[in-house]
Amino acid sequence: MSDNPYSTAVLAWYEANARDLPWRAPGASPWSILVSEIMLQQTPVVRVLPAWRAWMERWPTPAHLAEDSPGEAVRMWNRLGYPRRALRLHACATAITGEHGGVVPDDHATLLSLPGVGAYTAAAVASFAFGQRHAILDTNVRRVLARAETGVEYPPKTQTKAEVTLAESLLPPEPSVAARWGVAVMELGALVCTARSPACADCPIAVQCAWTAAGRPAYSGPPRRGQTYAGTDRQARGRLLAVLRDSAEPVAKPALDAVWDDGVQRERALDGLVADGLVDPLEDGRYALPS
DNA sequence: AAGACGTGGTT
DNA sequence: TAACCAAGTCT
Repeated sequence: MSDNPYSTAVLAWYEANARDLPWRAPGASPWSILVSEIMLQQTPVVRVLPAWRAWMERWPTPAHLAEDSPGEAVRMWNRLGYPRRALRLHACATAITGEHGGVVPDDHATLLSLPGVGAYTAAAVASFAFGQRHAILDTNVRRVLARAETGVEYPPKTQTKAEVTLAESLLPPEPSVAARWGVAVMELGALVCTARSPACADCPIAVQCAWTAAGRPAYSGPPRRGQTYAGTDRQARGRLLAVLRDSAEPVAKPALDAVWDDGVQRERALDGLVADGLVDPLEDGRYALPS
């Protein structure tokens, strides 16, 4: 097996154009990289940056976070979105501290067993933190491969086995090179081969791109989007949780009732938050972040 | 396996 | 402006 036809161009492009992100610094700990990966799930880099810095300053190791309550993690998460990630990150810290000697595991399967760590994140940590050879297949890479290899503007809505096979086939044989390749393709997707208006003029592999060769045909598949946000249970949950996050003390029910008019939906959302462990119903009738 | 799950910026 | 998009995971 030899390096794929894009690797040299993509790697060179990355050397010259990579963003200077703190979790990519030479001394970045595996824990700091894991934190960044969880935060970056469905969340833009610019919003993660300040949150990551504050988080790492407060909890520099898994043991530090494990000593605090999950509720503090949720509070610190603030408005990053998908607050279950804060709970899972806290659970990661607890597992790493209690079952792995306080050290972030370097084994893909073990990483995968951690809460909130799926196929992508396990591969990313194993690759970026430990220099291992794993296929990195996030939304950026899927888009780059869809265009460069398959010749279509967007990848399928849900990840296919064919995409995994393709990504694995492109992996350079040398682990350190493969790890570099993984971030490089991601970065290419994030900065050049973007979803909306790709900067094909700046693309290092435009001459080898199947989509460009085909004249960049517009996406012709089914609509790619889901529901709107306003009025959903998700919005209601967000409102409810914000009340608890912004209060130093447990809050009484009326304070929650005040932020969402529809009573049926409000109760459903609150029940959901409790079921998810994001909200703790106290015996005195008040509500609090989990302790 | 389709859908739930936050939030905010951009087009 | 409504829709789309952002380093996914879990059920």
